[in-house]
Amino acid sequence: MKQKPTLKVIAKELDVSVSTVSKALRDSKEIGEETKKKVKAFAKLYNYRPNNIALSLKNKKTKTLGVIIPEIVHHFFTTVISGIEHYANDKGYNVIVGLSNESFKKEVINLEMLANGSIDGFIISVAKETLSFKDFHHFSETIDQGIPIVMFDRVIDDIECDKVIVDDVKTSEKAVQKLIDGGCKNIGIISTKDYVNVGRLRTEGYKNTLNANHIKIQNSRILKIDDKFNSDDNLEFLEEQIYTYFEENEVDGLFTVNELYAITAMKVARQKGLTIPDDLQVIGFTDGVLSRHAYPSLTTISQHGFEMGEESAKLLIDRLENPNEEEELFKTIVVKTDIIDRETTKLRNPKK
Amino acid sequence: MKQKPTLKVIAKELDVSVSTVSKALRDSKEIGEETKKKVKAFAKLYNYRPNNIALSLKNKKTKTLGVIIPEIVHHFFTTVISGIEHYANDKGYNVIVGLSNESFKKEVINLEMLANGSIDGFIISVAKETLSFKDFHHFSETIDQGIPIVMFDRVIDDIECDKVIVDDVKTSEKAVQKLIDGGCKNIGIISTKDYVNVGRLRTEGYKNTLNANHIKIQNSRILKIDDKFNSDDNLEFLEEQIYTYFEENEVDGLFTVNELYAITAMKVARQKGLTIPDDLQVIGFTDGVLSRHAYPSLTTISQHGFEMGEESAKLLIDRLENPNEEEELFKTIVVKTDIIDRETTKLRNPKK
DNA sequence: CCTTGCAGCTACAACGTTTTCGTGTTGATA
DNA sequence: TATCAACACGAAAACGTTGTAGCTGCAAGG
Repeated sequence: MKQKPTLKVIAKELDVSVSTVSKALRDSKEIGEETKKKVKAFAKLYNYRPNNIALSLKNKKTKTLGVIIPEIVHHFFTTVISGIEHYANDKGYNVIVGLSNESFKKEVINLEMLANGSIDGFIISVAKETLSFKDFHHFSETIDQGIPIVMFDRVIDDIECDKVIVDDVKTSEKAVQKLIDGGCKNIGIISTKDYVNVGRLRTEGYKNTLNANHIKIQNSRILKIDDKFNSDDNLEFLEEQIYTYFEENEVDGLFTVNELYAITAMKVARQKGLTIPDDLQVIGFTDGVLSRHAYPSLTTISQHGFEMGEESAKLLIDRLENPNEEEELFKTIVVKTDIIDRETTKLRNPKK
Repeated sequence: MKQKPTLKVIAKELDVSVSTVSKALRDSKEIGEETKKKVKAFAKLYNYRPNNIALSLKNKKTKTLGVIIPEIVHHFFTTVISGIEHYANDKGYNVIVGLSNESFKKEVINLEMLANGSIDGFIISVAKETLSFKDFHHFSETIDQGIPIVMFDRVIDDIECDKVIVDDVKTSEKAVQKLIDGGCKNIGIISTKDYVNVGRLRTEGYKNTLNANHIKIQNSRILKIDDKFNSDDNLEFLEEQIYTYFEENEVDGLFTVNELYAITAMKVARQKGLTIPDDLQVIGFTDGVLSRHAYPSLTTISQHGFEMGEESAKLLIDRLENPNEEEELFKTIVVKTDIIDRETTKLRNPKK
């Protein structure tokens, strides 16, 4: 086991000073050709790599991004991470991942754990619990310390920072309109409680479209699932709620704010003897593995998570590398969405 | 925007030395009660947190684990990451994620990018390309530099390091036996090319069980998918191969080495008019979202990814914190597997 | 009165870099 | 011969922290 060589040991070995070695390796013109060649050869031989930590300390930047998400076992978030990784790696940045598990406390801990100089900036999707508590001090404090934050998907309006979102309202309008155009008369929505902004906005789009089509809104057709900050073993709970929903509502079109709700609803519908898409058409949000491989395969809205990740990373790195340029001018990037036509809807959209 | 306070500014402000501040905060008995109280109050007020980077440099350890996996958009890997995160966070470690995308080159780059002092050790699942090239120099060099590696799932026998695996052979034997017990006469397997060790081992188990039951092995019933180092848009390719497979083989029982193969096979089987599980029983490997929400829901083998992650992190952190104790005595932990009975098999196992 | 001990604090080195500012040697120029 | 620039290199500081060793003043013991 040979230890990593440092400038110091190279210097001693070659009987020159540390500064000379450093400069030689960086090809400074202060150093003679001879010496440069000698040093470089030696460095190569011993596989010298500058110590990142020392560089971080000196430069006061770590070239590392902190990503804090509610959950990693979730297709949307992993595609976003892929996007972040892709862009960040390209720019020479590393990505360090923190999981909040939808918990406020874990989010705070993760933030603090990383805000000690370990990372240059954050990319965050806010935990449900945090959204429900409405306690955002950890974000403002972090920003106050000069550490920039980019929020994506689950963002907080009151926090001033860069954001990457989809146009939830418009997208949901498109989806519901599609159901209407496909012949649905009684359209329902399965959403989340209102403190989750994306749920609220998507519900808003649903209502807008009904209004625009002069269809009366029936509140019983709006199911707001409270998934208690964890999406693990509450599958039965979810099924129950949806079962009751179907008991009380006769719908022929259904829009859900994520794919799990859609898949589960299809399962329940099947139990009740409905066929899809003949008796019931379904559109989900977020294009994940479930949608693609469901039977019948689910028509969904693609959020383009990969792009969202890339945009988030770009926003953050731009801000890191061009500080106080356009200071305090925070951007919100709206990533476009697409409806992916599959088997749970009748109408095919020829126009992309 | 207030900058992070350092020991130095606290010292200056309080008109004591830096060492005094440091010691006061660490409750050293060298410092008088008065001074301690004063310093602590001040530190609290200004929300002082020791700079992690400086500590890392001094202690020569970063309290950060590097995880390099082939892909993150994959349920198994994300559950493993969850497990790693869980254990690591508990022990005060951070997790930095690198994606190889099944590419040898990216794996090497990621390793080098992190081996510069950024992390204390690695947890790795090897890229398919690396397995096929059989070029493992980057691993041995890393270990040689004193950076420990733990490999999980896709491991390399020739590299001496800690490993966390499932007993692929035994597990696959169990699964195939279950198909036999469930009345299947013609059992096939969809696996990967042999350079992927897990694929090879699972195929081995399949053969073992057929032999043990005096069933003749037919090579045409063994389909080895070559997914070309990426699992993205080769879905049609996969479907094609499976379609041909079904054309050439009449099977009533199918074991696949992952859930995607199983789901796809079910889809193709359905197209060919087979009903599941009446005409065809299926068991997959890796319990993911697909299996649970498929229709019919898929009987699978649970690899307990979360546990594998925890075990990997434990192995690594143990080694980091107790160096040269049991030096060179590498462990291989075999995590148990379970068959999760669902709707694609006929026989229900009452015994867990 | 001189040592010894101790409490309470400070100075300094070290971790590995980079960078600024020397400094000595050469050769050319006035 | 004195001056000066160019060249090749070294010393030292800095990033923020901790641990060791050293320093001061005071009280107790001989």
